[in-house]
Amino acid sequence: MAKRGDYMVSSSGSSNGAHKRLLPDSSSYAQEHAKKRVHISSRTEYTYAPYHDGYQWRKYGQKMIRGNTYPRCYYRCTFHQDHGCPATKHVEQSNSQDPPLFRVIYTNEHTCSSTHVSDYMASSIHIQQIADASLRKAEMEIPRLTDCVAGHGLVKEEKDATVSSLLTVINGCDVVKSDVGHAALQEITPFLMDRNSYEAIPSVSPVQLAASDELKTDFVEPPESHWFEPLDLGWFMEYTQTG
DNA sequence: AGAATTTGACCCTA
DNA sequence: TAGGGTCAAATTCT
Repeated sequence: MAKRGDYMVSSSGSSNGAHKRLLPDSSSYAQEHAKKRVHISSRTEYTYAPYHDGYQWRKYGQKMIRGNTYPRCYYRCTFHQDHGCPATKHVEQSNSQDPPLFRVIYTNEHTCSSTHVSDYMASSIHIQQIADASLRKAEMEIPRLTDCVAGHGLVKEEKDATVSSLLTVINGCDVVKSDVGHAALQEITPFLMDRNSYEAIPSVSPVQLAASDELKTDFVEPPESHWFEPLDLGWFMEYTQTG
């Protein structure tokens, strides 16, 4: 990585002249880019909690991608500078459901001795609770929808299809479904009731979903699209507090 | 004040 | 040449 001292000042093309851009020496810059093209590994995951994957990330860019409804956010490992950790990830919202599902593309493995905690049980329980909350919320919304369109035929099949779609997602989650898991869930629930304590939960792994087209098309797109901040789990906190 | 994020320009690849 | 990925100054947050 070129250091600040390696850069030359050049005009950015901006008309006000106040915005100068530092450009690297061209040869070192080309070498750096050549290195970046060699990706060690890459994988895609779908998750409701794109930020809470046990690692610390720093956002370094955001961009609207052609054809996408939502922007793509670029993150790299917090220890990129300190330890030269090459891990990066791109996060983009893949639908406008509530909760929204995010597509996360991980590139390169962590080489830092980062903060990842493999507390699988805690992660799974947490994910299970999010999934359960999602389903219960959907089940509450559906009768309301039925009332709205009474006489206009929101038929049982549509309700079933919606629930089926949610179950497809939830069943795709690599979560704890045992009684043990639920018992442990009871124990951590008080923590989840407090937003500040929630932030202190050490590790939440991504929900492991098949990155298939079937999964994506199984969602029913609502008429309006809303973009959710990847960190926003407000809906979940509200739900756990009210019911 | 230092850390983190936002933003818009630049560079590279296809 | 368009689009995606990255950089770094400016801005916001803690």
